[in-house]
Amino acid sequence: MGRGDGTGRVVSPEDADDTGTGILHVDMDAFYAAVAVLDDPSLAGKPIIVGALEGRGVVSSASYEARRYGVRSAMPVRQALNLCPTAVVVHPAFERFLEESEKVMKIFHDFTPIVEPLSIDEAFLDVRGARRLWGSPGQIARMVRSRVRDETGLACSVGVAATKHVAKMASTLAKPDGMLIVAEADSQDFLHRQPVRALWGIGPKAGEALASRGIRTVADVLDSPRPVLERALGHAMADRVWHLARGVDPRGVETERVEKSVGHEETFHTDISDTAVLRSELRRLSDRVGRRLRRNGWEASTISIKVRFADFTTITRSHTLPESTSVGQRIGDAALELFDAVDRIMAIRLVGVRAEKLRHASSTALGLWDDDEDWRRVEGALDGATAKFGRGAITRANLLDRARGGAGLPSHHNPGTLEVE
DNA sequence: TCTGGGGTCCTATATCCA
DNA sequence: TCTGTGGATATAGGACCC
Repeated sequence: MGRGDGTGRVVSPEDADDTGTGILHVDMDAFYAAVAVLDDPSLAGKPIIVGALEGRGVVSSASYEARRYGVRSAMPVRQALNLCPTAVVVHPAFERFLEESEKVMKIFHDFTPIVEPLSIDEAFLDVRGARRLWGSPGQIARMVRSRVRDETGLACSVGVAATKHVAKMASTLAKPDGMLIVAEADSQDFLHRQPVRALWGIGPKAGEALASRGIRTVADVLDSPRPVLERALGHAMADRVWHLARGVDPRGVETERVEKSVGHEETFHTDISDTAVLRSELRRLSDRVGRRLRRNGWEASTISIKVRFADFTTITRSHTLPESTSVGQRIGDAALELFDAVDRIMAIRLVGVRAEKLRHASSTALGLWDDDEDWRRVEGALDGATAKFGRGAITRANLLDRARGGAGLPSHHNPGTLEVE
């Protein structure tokens, strides 16, 4: 989500040259705040902060009215309210945001099947093959914008360019509610004027490392010998920046993405030292991770935990299991073992559990049926099938019998894995 | 007023093994 | 057998993105 205040936007004229382009980057404007206005039109024109007010919430999104006061995403809500005391604070409703996101993504798919969602509120579109059907990239960008506005009531900004990187930079400059086309022949000129911080992957640290060497704009990067970039940024980043600064970005628009990890973490309202509370929190997070894995038909072989202390120092610990799992109990066992080995010198403000090295489950490990959805999966999977329970075998009737109180179900204290071939 | 939660990628170091 | 080299893999931490 864009972080600027939307002043000084650059927008292409109606007849802008779009020669050589074909990649669109579409970015919704102040997305969460805009959805909040859809749901409550009386908020229109007001400074809005989307974020949790209680506890230690931060700003997920702010309307442009709020940004004028200096409110930015990732800022603590309390700090944001100090800057803008009249702002309306709206609690984030991610299900709602997802609904609107799906509508928008659907519109993109009407123009081209080559859509790469980058996050809930932005996507790349490759429209090079859509010319005959819909017109030039610039014309398509205009159509996308008006359809999004007409069908959802939301504003978006679009960058049109020959590469993903330039398209993304262009949409950032076009915000809010604008469109910027950078013809292929103008790409170099366009890039040279940008600050290095505008390059993908250059954040505060890398930006500072470059600035301390006098490298402030993309043009400065072009003048810098590669070893200088390497010393400032490390090998991989230097290589990327060197290419991006020259407009070299051969990445295609990827429609499929393979997830590499799933995790959950939670920051407490107040720091916690109580071991029992922390351990049960890790159990809870592990169960959620297991449920997500099962829902997607995955299992994971590496479990890692994150612990953030009161002073914000953060450590991670990880362990690779002999075989992969999606069972909350197993994940929790690993997480607690890691946690127990941590040297706890002060109270803890956050704990997290993550599952890595994902693969498709060879058999459906249904594990702990800790909610209705799991139960439906158990029953569905068992229809006509025989499942392994622990080391033995179990039939549907047998299982249902246990469920009715017969032999008793595995519980958190009596874990079992149910696998369906 | 301190600093969310979901991720990805990169780097450094240790360790094992051929 | 000793020593060195060079992957591959595991682990920890950190920057970055939205």
